[in-house]
Amino acid sequence: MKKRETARTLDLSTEARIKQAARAVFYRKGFAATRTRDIAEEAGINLALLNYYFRSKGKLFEIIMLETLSDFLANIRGVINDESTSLECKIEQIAAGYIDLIRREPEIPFFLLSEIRSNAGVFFERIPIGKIVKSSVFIRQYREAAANGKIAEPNPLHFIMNFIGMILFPFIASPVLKEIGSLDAEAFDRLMEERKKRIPLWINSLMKPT
Amino acid sequence: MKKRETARTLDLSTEARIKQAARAVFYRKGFAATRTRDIAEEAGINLALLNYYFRSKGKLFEIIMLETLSDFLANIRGVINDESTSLECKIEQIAAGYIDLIRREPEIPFFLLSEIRSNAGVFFERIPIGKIVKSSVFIRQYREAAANGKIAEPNPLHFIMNFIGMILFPFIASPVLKEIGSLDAEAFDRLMEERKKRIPLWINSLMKPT
DNA sequence: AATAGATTTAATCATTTGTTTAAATCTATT
DNA sequence: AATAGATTTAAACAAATGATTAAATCTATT
Repeated sequence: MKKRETARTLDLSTEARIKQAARAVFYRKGFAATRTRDIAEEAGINLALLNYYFRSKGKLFEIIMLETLSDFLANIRGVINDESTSLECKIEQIAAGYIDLIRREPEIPFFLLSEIRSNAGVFFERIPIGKIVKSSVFIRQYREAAANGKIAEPNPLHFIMNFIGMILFPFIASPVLKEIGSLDAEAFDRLMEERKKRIPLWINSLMKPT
Repeated sequence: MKKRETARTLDLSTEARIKQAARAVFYRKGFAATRTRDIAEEAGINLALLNYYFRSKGKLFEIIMLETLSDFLANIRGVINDESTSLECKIEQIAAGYIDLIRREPEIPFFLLSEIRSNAGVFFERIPIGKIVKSSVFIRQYREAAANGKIAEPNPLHFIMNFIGMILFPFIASPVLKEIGSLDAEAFDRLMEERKKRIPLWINSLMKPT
């Protein structure tokens, strides 16, 4: 039952191919709609190998989900607690960092939201996203700026909805937006690249007191 | 096989209960993750009745989807082609109209995006959303305003991403936002109510040329 | 009340799908 | 080359799930 600890195993060829295929299919179809046979086919492996290497569909999914979340959170954790950067700077870093990350894997935002939605309880027990955000330097700086009259909107939640929404919504709604704009994947990607620079500008003008 | 055309049938009690239950479950879990037995249980009916009234899970889903889309589009079609209202007025109407609609059924945006994503081809053949938007009075007015220097951003797609994103994203990401803000359903709803007024203001300041 | 047709139920069917098993094949070590 | 253990395969199992069937029950009409 145990995997052998040899060169053949260490190069992870089969195991890695299964994970890669699982990631692609889970991202595209979500947990409920993907069949283990989909993953096996995408990976070009015998169906039984999935269970040989990962025990079950659920275990494999959990691994993919944790890795995905880890990448996703790693990106933000460093930025939002940096005492040495200003609010404006953080906004630029977050917009650019997230858009770059997601451009490489455009299905991640929808995937994460979809699975969080069907399993919110378990999720927030493991990843205390509320604590992380509320106790961040970023939020402290936001409140200070609002108190000093530099920002009109006192509720950081409205700000988060607008800011993160501007970043994520285009990816979440990409099929509709591509249809509306008659965009192919490349043209869409160019638009997202543009937004890296423009979102901070828009956010800036939107937050300023009139 | 045919349903009887009598008082008992016309009050639609059983058929309507199945549809209502199907709507609730499909909205919550999506097509792939809902089992016909879920719907039967939610409706308090025998499983066979679902097929008696609607032939199949797929047919029932299609009905729910068409009704949902119809409500969703009805809301916007009238507004965006009204020659008698200004761009600013349309923005206010769309924000208020959509937020009110979605507050009553907060799962609709995610549901629609989720199912469009897994079936984009079929979807856009039936509902030419691209045509509807591109040929709308709204887009014409937007282009005019951009040409006259009243609006800084010339690409209406960026505008749509920002505007519709501000409206829909909070609902799409509501589990995360509730967690971050420690909000119960009622507090979340109050925030959405606030946004009806504020989104037009934000959009206004964001679009203005500097 | 009797009848015909609509509605409902319990049981079953057939397929899909996650998982397991037992045998075959491959690989490193002796 | 022989062996032991890791990897892979084909086949099958068991549970879940969409759908159907045949009988029972209800309802309107006569």
